Amino acid sequence: MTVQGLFATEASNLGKSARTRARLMDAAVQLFARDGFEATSVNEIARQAGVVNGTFYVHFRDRDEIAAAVALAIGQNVVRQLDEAMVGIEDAVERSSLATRRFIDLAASQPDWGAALVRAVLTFRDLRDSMIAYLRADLQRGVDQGLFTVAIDDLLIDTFASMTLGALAGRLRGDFGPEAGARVSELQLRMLGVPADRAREVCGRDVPALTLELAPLPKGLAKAG
Amino acid sequence: MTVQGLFATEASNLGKSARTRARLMDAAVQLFARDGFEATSVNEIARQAGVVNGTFYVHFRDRDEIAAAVALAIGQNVVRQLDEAMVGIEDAVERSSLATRRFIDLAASQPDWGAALVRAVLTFRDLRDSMIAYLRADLQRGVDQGLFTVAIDDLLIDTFASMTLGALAGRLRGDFGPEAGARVSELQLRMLGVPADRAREVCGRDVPALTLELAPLPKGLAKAG
DNA sequence: CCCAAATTTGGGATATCTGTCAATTGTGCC
DNA sequence: GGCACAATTGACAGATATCCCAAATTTGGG
Repeated sequence: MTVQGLFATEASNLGKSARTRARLMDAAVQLFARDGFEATSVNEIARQAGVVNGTFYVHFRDRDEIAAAVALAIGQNVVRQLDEAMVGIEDAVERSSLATRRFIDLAASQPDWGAALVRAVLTFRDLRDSMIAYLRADLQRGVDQGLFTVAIDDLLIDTFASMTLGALAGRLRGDFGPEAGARVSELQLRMLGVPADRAREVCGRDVPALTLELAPLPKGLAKAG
Repeated sequence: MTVQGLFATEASNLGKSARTRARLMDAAVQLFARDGFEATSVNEIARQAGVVNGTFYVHFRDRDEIAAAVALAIGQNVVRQLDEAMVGIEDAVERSSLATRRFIDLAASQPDWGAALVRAVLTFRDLRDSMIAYLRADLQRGVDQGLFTVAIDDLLIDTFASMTLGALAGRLRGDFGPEAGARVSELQLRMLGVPADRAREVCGRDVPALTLELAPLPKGLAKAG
């Protein structure tokens, strides 16, 4: 596996069309992350992917379509991995802390994906809404368990998400180090009404970091180009 | 005063060059707010300002220069008005609540300016840093007064700012109503360690709203076109 | 009121972008 | 190995962008 992106790696054992599509998506991720959606042209995506302009239009109708495809894929993969990593954890305080910390570490493990995700969440309402829905259950659980003493509504959830995204953005800018996830998670717990010493204790524990990978490949293949 | 923007209003009694420049800046604010910096062309700014393309380049070297000018002016004006509205308030809890609530209400009172401000803070590091510096003093004051029980560092301040900006963005999207400022301020105070009942009490009080206006004009002029 | 200086205009040279299509090349199935 | 079909190429038309500049217009001090 060379420096190719995650999509291309995943598609490396598929047909040519899928591989080209994956390279276009990897190129789009990089450029979206660096320049934003609006500033990225179809031409540039094609050039970065090493194909000619016309090829792009075989795979995507226009820039919006590839943007949606990329945003959806990133969002789904991050949520899926987070979900898998949290099965069996019942305590809402633990879940909240794990979700925030792993989300940040996961997205920061692939800066291009992380930056594209931040931009996508700010740009695409659908993506934001779907990721926010994921949060609601955990926060409500904390209220049901009597651990959070705050009303769970859209504003609370949105604010919680803003804190997480802000810390992720700071990490991607290089302003914060790996401790950012634990720190912001502690602040979130305090906000929710968890006693300060419990918040500190939970966030002081190490969590094993995840690294971003796509849905696992079929069997024992996954050879490199 | 017609529907002209704030810059043009301010410049209405100045020379022609200043007025044209102001109209370009108003146009840029509107377009940046609607489409973002990257997606806005110089052509479009000039058209929206009612001048011909070439005129733009008399006043600004390129799009980045007008973006910086607009971001700086918006930031300075918002900070100046906030500052003026808080003289004489000593209690850090009150100051924190007032700052958040007035910031949000102020920026929401002129949605174009608000949206441009949100985008600018996310785009221009200088602007973010200067607005964040403004926060630090108030948060540190709260620690000194024994009211906040959290360490004041870059991450805390950045997180506090993310919460405020997130709530502002939600208001501009129409997701939240005028109560958003008070709600998020209460969450911030809880995060900082203010007891929940005191946070609720402070944020339950009404604050007189400010409306955005630029530095006052010289004397009794300010005629409308 | 007049004129020099300041300002704006309109259009042009050049570059890039989008989206399409006929022609070419490559793939994989039989 | 060869063939039918899928995928890619490269070029192009039309739109729009940037940046520049000589000519025309407007401004404001004398």
